[in-house]
Amino acid sequence: MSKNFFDKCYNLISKIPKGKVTTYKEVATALNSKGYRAVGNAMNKNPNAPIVPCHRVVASTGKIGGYAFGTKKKIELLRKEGIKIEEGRIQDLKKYLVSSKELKRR
DNA sequence: TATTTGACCAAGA
DNA sequence: ATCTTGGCCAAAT
Repeated sequence: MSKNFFDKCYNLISKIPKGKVTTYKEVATALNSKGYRAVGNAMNKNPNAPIVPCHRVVASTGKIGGYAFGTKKKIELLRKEGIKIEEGRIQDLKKYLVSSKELKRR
């Protein structure tokens, strides 16, 4: 069960389907919080590497954000899932975005 | 207990 | 279209 902030983040992120993404902000919002940065911290500190698809969490500006194993690797993974990225930026973020509402339900 | 540190975000002197 | 700035929150120091 998830009781702390970090675990809640991991739970939500696990729901993101392949080929879609969400943002640090949406995750925070889904937790009724404004702790966007704290979400990033959760990813960085305890990536739960292969278990949680933390590469599907990007910045709300469309930029990729960081990744424990390197941003380049993150981009590759996203591309592999069919997401278009150019100049380190997601082309049509809206199209792939999973909203906080969608994260909340279930 | 207080301060520092981020895989952030929105607005714009 | 970029860069800077001030504000956000939870964990770690």
